Amino acid sequence: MPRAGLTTEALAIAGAELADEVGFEHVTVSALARRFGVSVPSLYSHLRGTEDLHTRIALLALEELADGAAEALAGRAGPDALAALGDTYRDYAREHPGRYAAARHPLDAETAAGSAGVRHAQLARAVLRGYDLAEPDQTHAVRLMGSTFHGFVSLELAGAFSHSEPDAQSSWARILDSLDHTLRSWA
Amino acid sequence: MPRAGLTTEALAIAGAELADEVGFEHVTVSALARRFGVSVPSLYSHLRGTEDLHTRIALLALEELADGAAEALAGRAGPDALAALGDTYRDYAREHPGRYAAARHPLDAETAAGSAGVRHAQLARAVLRGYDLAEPDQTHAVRLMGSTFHGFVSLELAGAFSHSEPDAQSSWARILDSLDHTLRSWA
DNA sequence: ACGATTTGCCTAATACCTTTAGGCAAATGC
DNA sequence: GCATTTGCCTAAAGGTATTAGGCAAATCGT
Repeated sequence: MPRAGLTTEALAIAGAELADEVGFEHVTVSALARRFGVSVPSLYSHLRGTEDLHTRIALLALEELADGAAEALAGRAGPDALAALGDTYRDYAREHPGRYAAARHPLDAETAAGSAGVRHAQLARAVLRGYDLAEPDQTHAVRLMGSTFHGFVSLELAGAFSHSEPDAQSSWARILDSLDHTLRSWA
Repeated sequence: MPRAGLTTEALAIAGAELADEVGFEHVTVSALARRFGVSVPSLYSHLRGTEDLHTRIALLALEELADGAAEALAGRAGPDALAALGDTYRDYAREHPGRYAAARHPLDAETAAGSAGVRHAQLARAVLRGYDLAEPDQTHAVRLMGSTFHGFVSLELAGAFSHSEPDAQSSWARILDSLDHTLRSWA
């Protein structure tokens, strides 16, 4: 028989696609093997197991998200940068719900330290350059931003804003605006 | 043999305890049967299956959370009420991480409509009575509050603030404060 | 080009979780 | 005290995860 050409990287990418189709929690070694038309144990040459697969998808999503954020922030400052960062997360979550869920997968300390999570923190601080905040307020502000973005996006993804007026977009715009005000008048 | 005295309610409660011990995603019909010292199929007289179990734990957690919030809000208004509501969520999540995760379990529209989720929305609006907001701003504000609370709590639970200074508590206080300012000067 | 080595994917086997079907015995009701 | 209901059981089938061990395809040295 011809070989399928599996690699760890290809499995992580296919896993990410699968996550967007069926949800991150339903990404299984079995489903991935089916997708490649190979037997389940074949994947174990490339992956240590389910947890390893999930972690690799998480790392992939974090990278994509950080790349997108970095591009969105280039040449922007202040409220523009704030909205660009928020929109990056929100749009990514809506286009790639499974990958967004993967990005929230808990990583052990060592893995997290080597992940693109670090760049996310740097990008958040880059946005705050437009707001002139000293420590420890800068850290508080990073956490506020992260909480607001992640909170809104995950509630929206869960459908919390679906069947009610006004639409989520208008709340999002209003929230970005109030976040900008908060950061400008942090004192 | 004597009977174990299983009931749907008892299973949901034990499931909630199990969730806090091992994580909501690891709550399984098998583990629950072990906990009661009965065979796995015995639970199927009381539960339709795993999804049903998860849903019942979610409903239980939503009730507890709404009860706690209602009690915390009694006799409070303005910033006090805001902080009381936020603290209710945060404290519950730290004391009962599995149940908090359960409360985030997606429910179908019908189940959600009959759940304590409805009371949560009412309680959020009750807090906003202290801030004099008309629609649609009130809805935007409910969503901002929900996003901020849920975002912070879930990031904290995931350990996002663990190994860095300053501690999560000081950021939380700062965030509640800025949320209060935002709501007071919503225009 | 060809044999030796590496490597990729396979089958077999074990273990656990889920769910359905059907049975016996304990509780309940007359 | 007997009949009915009901609670928990065993049996069985299907899916996922993981390990062990084998064969064949790709790769490499000569």
